[in-house]
Amino acid sequence: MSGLRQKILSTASDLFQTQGINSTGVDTIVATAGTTKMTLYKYFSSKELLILEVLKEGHQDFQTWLNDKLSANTKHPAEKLQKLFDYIEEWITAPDFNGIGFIKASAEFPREDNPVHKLSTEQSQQFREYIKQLATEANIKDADGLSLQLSLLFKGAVQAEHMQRGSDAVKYAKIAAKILIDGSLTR
Amino acid sequence: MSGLRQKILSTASDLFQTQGINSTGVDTIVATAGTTKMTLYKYFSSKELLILEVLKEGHQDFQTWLNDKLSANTKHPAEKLQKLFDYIEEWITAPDFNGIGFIKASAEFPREDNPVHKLSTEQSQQFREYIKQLATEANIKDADGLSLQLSLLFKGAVQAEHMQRGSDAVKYAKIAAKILIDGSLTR
DNA sequence: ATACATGTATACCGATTAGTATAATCAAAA
DNA sequence: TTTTGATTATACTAATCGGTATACATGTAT
Repeated sequence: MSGLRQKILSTASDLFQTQGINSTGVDTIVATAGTTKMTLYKYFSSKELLILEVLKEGHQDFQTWLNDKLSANTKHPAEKLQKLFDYIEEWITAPDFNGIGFIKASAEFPREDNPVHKLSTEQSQQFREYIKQLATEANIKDADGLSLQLSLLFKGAVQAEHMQRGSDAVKYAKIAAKILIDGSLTR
Repeated sequence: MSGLRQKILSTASDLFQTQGINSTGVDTIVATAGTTKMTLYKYFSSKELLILEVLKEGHQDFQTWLNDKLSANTKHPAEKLQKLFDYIEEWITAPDFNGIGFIKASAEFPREDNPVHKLSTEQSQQFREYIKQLATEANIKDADGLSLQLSLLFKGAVQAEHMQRGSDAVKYAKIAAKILIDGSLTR
């Protein structure tokens, strides 16, 4: 059974978010997860690899959840774009919101040649690409520009929410997004 | 002469930006600055205090530069708001752009009771307040909402630029800002 | 019962961390 | 010339870091 592997992953994810990645020691992770270092290093050969796995899982969870929500509740491409920030808000304001990994990770590992930094930028670009595809399917002319702008609003909102939980940031990001989308539709 | 104090400050600022705050040891700072630990601890009683001083100086430099630019080149309040992101772009795309301290610092020190985190959020709110004042003087109705939205774009752009230098992020943030501002003016 | 895999417990390693103690060096002011 | 203050050089501490080694306990399958 690999229930411990998952337990270590989620524990590390929590601690990374609340205490910071560099400030969270391996000893703290195993103590909180209720296991030992030997077991951790059986599943993850190094702390860096554990970080990468945490990032991957978190990003996949978010992307999957978002895509499922959009697929289930909208029909037309334009609808998806319009509802995008509704679900982003739902995700961010959820009580168990655990941050967006790649935003913080890129700050803690600024060097461009660092594997964690590289994965972070990769995930960031992937998310923007996802928005761009929605915009393209909605027949928006400057899908490239709009997707960049929406991803900026997203990053800013996550950052703001991280600085002060329960702020109105996401709410106003949603309003701004609607304005930008509507402007791009009629143009 | 306190030239060394300044040298330590600017060196630390550079290293914090390029290597990360937690990943930059005191020994590295003094070695790069060409001095010794004894001297550093004469001017800054702890590493945390040095971090706080670096943040304060960086924020003041940015705010002063921005305000001077706006005061020198615009007359009417509405003009200031319109040109805000022009100068933000100029600052961010400058070759010696050193990041915006409070964005990275809040990520590296996530705990709300941490002094560095507290100063970061304080500076973030102060910057937003500055924008809000510009909006208010420009007779914008929802100055509160617009200032929040513009600060989100700012944060997102800085984040994006940090992830990949030379991206078009700031350019498109500027365009989005103009749309949001114009929308608020005519409403 | 025996073999095997999984996990625990604990002690250890070398490296690095922030911060301090002490003594030597140097230049300018008296 | 002597005093004084600032800076350097070097060695040290106590704690923490990521990672490893070794021995032991456990349950399951053959």
